[in-house]
Amino acid sequence: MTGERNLRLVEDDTPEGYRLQEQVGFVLRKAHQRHVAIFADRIGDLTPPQFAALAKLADVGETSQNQLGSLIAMDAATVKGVIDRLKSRGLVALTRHDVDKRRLMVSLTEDGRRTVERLVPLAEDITTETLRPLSPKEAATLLRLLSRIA
Amino acid sequence: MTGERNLRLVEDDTPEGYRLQEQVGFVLRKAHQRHVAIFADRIGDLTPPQFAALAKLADVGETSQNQLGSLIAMDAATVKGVIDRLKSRGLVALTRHDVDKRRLMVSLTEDGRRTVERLVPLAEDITTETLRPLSPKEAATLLRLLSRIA
DNA sequence: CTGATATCATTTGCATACGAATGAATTTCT
DNA sequence: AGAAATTCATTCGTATGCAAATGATATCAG
Repeated sequence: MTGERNLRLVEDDTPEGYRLQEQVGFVLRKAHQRHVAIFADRIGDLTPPQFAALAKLADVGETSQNQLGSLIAMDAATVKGVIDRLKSRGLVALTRHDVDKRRLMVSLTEDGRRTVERLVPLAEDITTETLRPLSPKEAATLLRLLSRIA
Repeated sequence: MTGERNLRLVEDDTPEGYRLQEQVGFVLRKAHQRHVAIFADRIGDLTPPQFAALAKLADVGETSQNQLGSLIAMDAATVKGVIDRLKSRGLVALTRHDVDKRRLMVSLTEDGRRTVERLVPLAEDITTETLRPLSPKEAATLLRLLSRIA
């Protein structure tokens, strides 16, 4: 008969009823931050988006800038900046498409290819380090669920 | 006796042996992007970091700028920009700490408090929408695992 | 008390990230 | 063919996000 009072006490425990720390968005942002920090620690002279562009180019070969962007989940404005910086470092080369003169074709230079090959093992270490708090089975679960909301 | 050849064929399926799309970092970035897009769709005039600052202030009351930053996982430089923009909108007020004159104390204005109260239900909708592809049990699992790597 | 340290905040520089507007080239429709 | 719609890329503006340097204030050690 006094259950009501106890319930009230529990509810009042958190005035707002909204716990920022438990929201997906907040945890997602923090997990991403930690990953980027680990990445910067292991691969100091390249950012995750820059590496993603190089790795994808190694995978698919020459593509247009926008196409590459859609492959690595970057809009046109963002991918342009990334490619510009890779070009100024001599890791990618840019040419106009022969037939469709709107398209800017992007490809790896020899230096770019060597760089990808050198960094892939480090990238694998970064993945391992990011997932270190989890067991292999948990890591697989996380990846699967994350993919579904991505 | 021909098993070797088949194995080779499977391995050659992916030349690089490194699948960007399956790396935590990449999926984390994409999931975060989707969440931010959903947020922008529902709460157009405030960003997730800005809302996080307001929600945390509603929770803990007045704090110093740096302290608030550590509560919502932002470094000093980042939190400054966020607070500046909230101040210019009249959602937070800034005062110098009486004793320790280095500290910049941040608190919600009345407008800020009303804004948080108005937005919390929308923020809950955003969480729901972000997790929509998952069952409740899966969502709980994701949140738990994500917290551990965050 | 004073010199060395530490803390809080600010500023600068660089790198994503995205919406919106624009220009150039291509494709589609009629 | 010619007009309308589409696509590719660029530019601008705004907002995180972090490292590094700086200035102001506080604290600590001797």
